[in-house]
Amino acid sequence: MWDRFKAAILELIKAEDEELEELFSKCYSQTFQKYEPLSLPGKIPQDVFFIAKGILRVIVTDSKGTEHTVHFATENQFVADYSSFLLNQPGIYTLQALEPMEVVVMPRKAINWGYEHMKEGDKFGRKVAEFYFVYQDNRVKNTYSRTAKERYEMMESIFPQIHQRVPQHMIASYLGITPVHLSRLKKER
Amino acid sequence: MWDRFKAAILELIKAEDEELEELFSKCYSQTFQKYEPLSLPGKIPQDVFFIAKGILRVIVTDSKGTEHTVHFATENQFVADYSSFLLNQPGIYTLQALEPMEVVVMPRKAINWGYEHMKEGDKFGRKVAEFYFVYQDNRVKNTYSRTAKERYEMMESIFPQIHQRVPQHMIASYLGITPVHLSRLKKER
DNA sequence: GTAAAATCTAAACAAATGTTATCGTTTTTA
DNA sequence: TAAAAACGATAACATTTGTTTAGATTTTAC
Repeated sequence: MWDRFKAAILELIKAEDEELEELFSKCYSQTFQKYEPLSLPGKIPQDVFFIAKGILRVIVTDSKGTEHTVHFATENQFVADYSSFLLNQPGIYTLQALEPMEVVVMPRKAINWGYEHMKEGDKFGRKVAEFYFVYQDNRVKNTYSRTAKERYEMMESIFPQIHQRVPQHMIASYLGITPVHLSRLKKER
Repeated sequence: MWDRFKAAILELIKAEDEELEELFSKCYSQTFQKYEPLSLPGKIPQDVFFIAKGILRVIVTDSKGTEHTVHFATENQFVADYSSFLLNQPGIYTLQALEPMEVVVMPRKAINWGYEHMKEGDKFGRKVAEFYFVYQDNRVKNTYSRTAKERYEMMESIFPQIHQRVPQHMIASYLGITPVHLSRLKKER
């Protein structure tokens, strides 16, 4: 688990073993049960998670109380209610485990320590932010330029195991359509 | 113009005057006519723009040739086909001036120079990427949790001058609806 | 292991949104 | 300045998508 965490960091920046050991000493591992929340709206997020095992979804709840699946995250990814984390504001998302999970928790203090003391600390933050900007920008682009059906087919080709790990109504929610409608789209293909 | 550019940078990081002068010597100003493109799809973007005057829209063209307005950008903002710029890949957006524009052009070389030589260069890149991640994340969240009508009303309250500067059909495109539908929504309010 | 809950498909119907066409007005262009 | 083009509102109609309900199957919980 810590090896994979280390490898994920070293894919983005160069870092000395001493730097990483100091950083790791400020992080810790944690497990979550199925359906347990890693982060809740209203609370200022204090942690970024690295997923060693399991899958979660990010949920936003609208003014009518309807839940929308905004995002899925799985092994070897960093995830958080990152906007609120950055702005130091009350969270807007629920991070919900969809399987039993094992994660590395990076508390805010560890991250700030990295920015201040690691040679490429800011570069790490830049790379993570750039990565997620590219990801979000791509999503915005796709919602404009592709139909729900096309996005469903993309999703299947990029992440074929999704059906084994996530119920279909959550996929429909992620696509911004109703479960009934997704069922129809699958049929007509 | 260069003063505003400087102020925009200093809002994000601390920087010495000498650093900024060297950086500025690698940038240049440019004007664009109404409807002129600042960036075109297919070409690898080499520049980030700082808008001193004017307004532009970012357009994506889908497989049927329909244009979708993805974004508006105006005075004191940084703008680019940033995903493609970061990935060094052929652009996916058209950046189109909607008024005569004055911009500061930051070529890739200037930006890389900043990352390598300015004390807070990576921090600047981190702040810009974080800012745009927050912006995009907020948009993704809103498309899930708010109706087109609600997003239209938000837009009006945040940027009331939009109607004076942008034709309504582009606003409809930005909202992901047809001009006819937007006209209906306005009526029923 | 069994009852309860969750899940997916399907059909009928309702509501939301898109399409096309027209008209009057404003803006652009020659 | 006059003709052409762009723009926005509106109406009629078509299409897409959502809602509700039911039933069969699978998963979960006690």
